[in-house]
Amino acid sequence: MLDIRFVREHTDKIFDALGKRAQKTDILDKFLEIENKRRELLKFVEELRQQRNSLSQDIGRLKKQGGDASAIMSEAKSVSDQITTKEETLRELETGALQELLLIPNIPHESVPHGKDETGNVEVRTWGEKPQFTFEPRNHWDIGESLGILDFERAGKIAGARFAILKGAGAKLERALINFMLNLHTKDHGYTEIFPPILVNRQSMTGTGQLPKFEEDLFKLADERGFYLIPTAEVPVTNIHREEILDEDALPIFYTAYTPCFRREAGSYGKDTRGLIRQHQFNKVELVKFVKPEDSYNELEALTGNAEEVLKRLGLPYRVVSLCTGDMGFSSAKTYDLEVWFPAQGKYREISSCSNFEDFQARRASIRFKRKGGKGTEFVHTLNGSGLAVGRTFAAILENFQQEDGSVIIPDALRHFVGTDKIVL
RNA sequence: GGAGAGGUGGCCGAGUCGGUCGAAGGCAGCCGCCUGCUAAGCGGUUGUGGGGGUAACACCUCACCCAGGGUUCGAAUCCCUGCCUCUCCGCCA
Repeated sequence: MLDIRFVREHTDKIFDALGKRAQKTDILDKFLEIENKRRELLKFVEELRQQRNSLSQDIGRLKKQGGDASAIMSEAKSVSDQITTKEETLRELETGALQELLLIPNIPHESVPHGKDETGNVEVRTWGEKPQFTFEPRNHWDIGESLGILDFERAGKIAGARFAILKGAGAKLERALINFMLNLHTKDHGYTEIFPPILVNRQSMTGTGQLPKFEEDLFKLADERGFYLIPTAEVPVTNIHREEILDEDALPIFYTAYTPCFRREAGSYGKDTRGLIRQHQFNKVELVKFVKPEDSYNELEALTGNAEEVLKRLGLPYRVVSLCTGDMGFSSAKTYDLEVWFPAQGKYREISSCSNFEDFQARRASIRFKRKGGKGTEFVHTLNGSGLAVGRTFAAILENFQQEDGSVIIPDALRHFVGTDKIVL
């Protein structure tokens, strides 16, 4: 969420940002209309309240002196009735204005390339050598199924499409990846490990920006408490400090968390229907930072580097892409995607998305800090990135390190965790 | 699942039969003074958000004592609902 005052006073900038994001600008007009009415009425209601307060005080004073207050009391009653009526309208305007405000996306940082869709994204750098094969490289699902470590068919029986069973060395490889990533981030990159709730409430989803706009992407439990399954650890981990005022000394805060993630994938019918790329349930190790505003862009570079380090240590070729204004997520001010090489598809696919939200999430979630000696509070800047999506890393390993005999070489960094250097038929 | 207790400002903690309560007191913090230094001491000060206002302060005002409703001229104080915490019993991993 943007600052309500900022939106009001810098309409041109919001208008501009919406344009860059290739979005309609009518929400802005709608917001302004409601917001102006809201302020007008608010002023009026506050004046009435002031009147009521002073009358009530008079009544109190008079009664203490044993006087007759009935005349003032009836006057106060009529003021009070007026307030009740107006307050109802005011409440409607308030929720209306907030609703619109929550639908306005973040303003892209000036360094973000302009573009209307993914074709406008800019490759920042590449790393690693794409493997050369003397044979036709196979898809990871073929490799996995023939090795007996992936079973999509039975997963379909148990749950449905877009689920997988990992078995034997496959399950072990998945677990190895999680351990490897968490160890790297906690030991070498200074993150504190978190294991958060995987069901969260509506407020948390709103805090990080999944709601109200992206309800259809989420799994919601039928339970009357209205729990949602998290689509990413970003949600519970960022919300750890929701409605808190942090000490300046406490910043920066770095958290890493492994969690399963759950996504409806509504509207992606026909996309990546096979394999591990797009599942309803997948594992991810997430990186989350809470930092001071002046540090957030440096921290974004560092965080992206932390995610890249995973790929480097695994020896997986990748590239870093700066998402353009039209392709960036709703809450983000700047995003780098890490894309890993998939030989069978002959292209790079997203494996991590690292974003600086500036104060967009912090304002929604009310995560603030106080500077030493300074007056008032400021919103922190929040960042997060996958470090990495485990399922996609799994798939990339199968594809990049496949051998002609159908076996798969395990990267050095994982051998200690998997207990073998090769998965064989 | 059954029975009780409770949720007040950064923390601790008081709030009488509802009436200048945004809230006593203490701690912590900040600013002075004092002290050879430190400690102690003395005086003052310190919540958050919204609206108005200002070049910027100042200032004015409204709201907030877990959340949401209700009663009332007026609620931290009374009533209802929800959430959370704690204790005891039962049950289960």
